[in-house]
Amino acid sequence: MAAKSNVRPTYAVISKTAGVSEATVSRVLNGDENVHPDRIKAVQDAVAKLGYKKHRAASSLASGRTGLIAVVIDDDLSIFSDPFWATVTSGISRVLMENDLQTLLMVANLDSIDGPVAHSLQGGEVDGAIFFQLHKDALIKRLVKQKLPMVITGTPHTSNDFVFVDTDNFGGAHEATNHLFGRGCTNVAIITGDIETTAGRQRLDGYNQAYRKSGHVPSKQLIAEGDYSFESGKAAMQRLLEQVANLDGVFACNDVMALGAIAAIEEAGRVVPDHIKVVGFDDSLLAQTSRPPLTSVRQDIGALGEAAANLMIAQLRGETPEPCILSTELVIRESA
Amino acid sequence: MAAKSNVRPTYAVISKTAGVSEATVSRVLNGDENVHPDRIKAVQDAVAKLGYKKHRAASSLASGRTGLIAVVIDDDLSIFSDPFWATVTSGISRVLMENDLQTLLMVANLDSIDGPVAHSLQGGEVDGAIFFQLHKDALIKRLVKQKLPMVITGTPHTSNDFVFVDTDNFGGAHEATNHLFGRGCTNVAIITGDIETTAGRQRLDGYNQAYRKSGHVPSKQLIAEGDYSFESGKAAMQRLLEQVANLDGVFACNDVMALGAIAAIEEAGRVVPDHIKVVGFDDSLLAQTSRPPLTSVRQDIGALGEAAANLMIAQLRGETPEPCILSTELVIRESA
DNA sequence: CGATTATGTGAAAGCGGTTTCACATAATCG
DNA sequence: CGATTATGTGAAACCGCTTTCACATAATCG
Repeated sequence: MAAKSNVRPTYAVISKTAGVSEATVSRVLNGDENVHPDRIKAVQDAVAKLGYKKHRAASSLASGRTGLIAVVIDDDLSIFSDPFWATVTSGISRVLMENDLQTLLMVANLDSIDGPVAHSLQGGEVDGAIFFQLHKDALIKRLVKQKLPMVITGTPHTSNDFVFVDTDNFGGAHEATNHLFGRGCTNVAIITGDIETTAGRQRLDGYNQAYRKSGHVPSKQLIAEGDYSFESGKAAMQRLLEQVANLDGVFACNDVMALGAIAAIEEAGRVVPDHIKVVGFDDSLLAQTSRPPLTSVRQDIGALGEAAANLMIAQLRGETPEPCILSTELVIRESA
Repeated sequence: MAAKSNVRPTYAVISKTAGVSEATVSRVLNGDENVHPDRIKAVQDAVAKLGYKKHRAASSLASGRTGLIAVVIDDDLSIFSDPFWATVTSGISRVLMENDLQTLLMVANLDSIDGPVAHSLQGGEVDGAIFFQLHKDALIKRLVKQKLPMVITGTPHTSNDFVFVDTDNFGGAHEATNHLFGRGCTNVAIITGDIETTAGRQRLDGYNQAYRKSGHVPSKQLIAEGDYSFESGKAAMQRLLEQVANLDGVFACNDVMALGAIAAIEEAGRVVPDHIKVVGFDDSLLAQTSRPPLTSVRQDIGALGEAAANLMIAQLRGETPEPCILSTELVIRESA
């Protein structure tokens, strides 16, 4: 009795229970239009009754679709120290799951075009891939040729027609800079991020344009280069303090550098925001817990992930979606 | 000519090229011992020459093994705001990939035992699952019955014989507290984490034992409860400042609360570390960027992930590995 | 109203591996 | 040296689902 209790049912069982052929079961389960309503009902009832769940491997083998989307993260870009990517990934994963897709995580060094990741991606093990601000284009270009659906989070710097999602870096930087002027600052410096990255450049552009709009022209002296690290922010600020006489505002291209800047300012015996106002970018946990709490540009990171997933799903449906730019919001705290 | 250039080769092709049967190809590719060296060589050559890569779905269907390990994260425990999990996941992913396994990420609310995650896990879509400090045991217990290989990161509080990896919370807290005494403190308080969690309790135990070892007995007044948030750390510290006369040391059970405590101390017009010394736990980015830089207990988070993956792989090989406790290291900075 | 076109369905052939089973040959034994 | 056990191999069934193809029936047309 009840011999095969914990054996998962197959089409054979469903079709028998519903009184239809296996082909029809497949049609119903894949949303084929041309099935009589009665049979659809019969199949659905049988599925519900037996608690049927499609066998993914079998389905993949037969259909060629795996139901897997890779999220590819370059080991090198220590994106890991940043809660950012976790949140993005979370957003991606949620949306994919809602669409009955699974998230395959690939953390690897992408330098070599022939690593295991490259093989998986090319070998048809996934239906699509979402990349995290990848600078090494070689692999991506190969995959484009193979017509693997892809989404890139972060604007790719080669102006190819990749599908991508990104924060409005320009707009965010513009608003941050503007805010400093609005607070009465007259000499506003910027501590840039890595200028090699698109995001870094866009933020600088936003700063420049906001500066010009204010009627002034930013002198070269006001632009200090950083690399997103605490140390670089601190060093950049020290340079600025030396070289710029009456500096009263700084826009740092991320929160970590902003904290570095604040450290430098206080070590120089000056006070934030009384003497120098500081704005960061990211609105990370750091911004909330620092003293003084940091005014910072917030990006909706979860939304970024969701947008990436949605662009992927659109491509899977055969559409060719437009890139997606998400707007930012300035969160005003005590530092500016 | 060269019609089938970009079609992936199958066993049919390999076996023809190597001059053996498909069965033998399978044997070689799965490391079966009983194959003549000559044929092994022949197959390997053919594989290399044709750039063969196993078709995962086909392999899964036939063998019943998917090559997929789920990493399950409860949406609720906003572990996401914490870079912690990203690093753990990264470690897991790396080790799994080295062992030809893939990482399936599942971020979901695990409240309902019948969500999509539960179905995937039970439906044989993965070969094993790694959970992140899950408090809801219902699902896990079901999966244990189904003999799905599992690893839990973080000590599960039901003392079942789960396979788990964890940081030495007790030891870390012990060392932190000890350090404060060594620095000359005599009234050392603790700001606890969520006492409901095993980690929270273990850290409290470590504190208590270190206290007793020092020859004193910790009064109830010295124990302030927090919940790992900045606000709770600040509030707890304010309470301590009011109630404990000559407080000179605080061990906060994570860095975020430590920063909250420092904020409270400074608002009260006192100085860290001169008046009160503070030690945190996690050695997160926050510890490095705060002022004063925070002395904190470091856990090797990447190693935690790697350990979890290795325990999973051991189970897949049929072994029943022992739980794994990773030791901590006290990183001494300026706050204590 | 017979001829076409739509519509709905099932049989059967895959998809690309794994594994059982039977069998041939080589090694070991009494 | 014949009988037994080990070792190595290929044929073929099978894993569970998808999809083509042929066919029957119903709807539409001239």
